[in-house]
Amino acid sequence: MLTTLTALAEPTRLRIVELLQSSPRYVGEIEKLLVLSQPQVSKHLRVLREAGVVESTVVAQRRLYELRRQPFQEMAAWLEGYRRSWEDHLDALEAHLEKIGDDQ
Amino acid sequence: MLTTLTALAEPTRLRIVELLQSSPRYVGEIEKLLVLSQPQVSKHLRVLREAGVVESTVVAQRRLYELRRQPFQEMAAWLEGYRRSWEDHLDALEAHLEKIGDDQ
DNA sequence: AACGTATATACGGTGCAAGGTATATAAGGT
DNA sequence: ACCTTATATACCTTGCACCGTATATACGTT
Repeated sequence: MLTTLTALAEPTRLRIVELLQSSPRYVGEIEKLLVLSQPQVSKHLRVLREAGVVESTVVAQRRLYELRRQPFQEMAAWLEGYRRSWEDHLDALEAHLEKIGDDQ
Repeated sequence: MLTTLTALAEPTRLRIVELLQSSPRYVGEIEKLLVLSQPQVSKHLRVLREAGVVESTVVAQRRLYELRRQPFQEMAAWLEGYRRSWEDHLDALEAHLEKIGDDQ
């Protein structure tokens, strides 16, 4: 979780990820669409790749980058735990209120 | 989204958040349970508070910190967009395969 | 083989975020 | 009033992450 969060918690990288949501892109495309320097793009993609957020496939001398599902699924699952705990607390609250109601 | 991610993308803060998932806690409790210095806890809580991840209520000379739902709901909604785009791509692939099937 | 294109990496510089120590603030207890 | 407890903040230091520039690598084209 931490690695994924760290990878996404950087403005430029988040922009890259948001771009890749619509479709896979080559490094040069990302560079031009987001107006970044080429090394900047490569380095951010490296971080994203090492965090498992993206993967690349070689196409001639270019590399096509796309998102991996796993980290997003994991984040969703992680959040699910928080959603559930609130639900539980609400359930407990409701139960409590009901009990109070019974007493009156 | 970025502010939430930035707030969570720090090991100690993530630990604090995970601790607060189970129940609200006072600063001193966090300090002892996670074996941190008191200023460290206060400063991380400040970041979390300013990012809207936690909120505090004053109880005598102590402060009770608890998670806010909003950022987690927002993250879940954000992830939903990614889930949907993969679904859509899969749908497109299925449609394509079906079409191929029709042609044969 | 030579050149151009696409991408990765190495290296140096810089700013910012995190930690530690000391201190301020505020509320309780005696 | 005084002392203790609880938390926040100020100040300083340090490490690390990001940026820019230069260069390496690899593939394609002629």
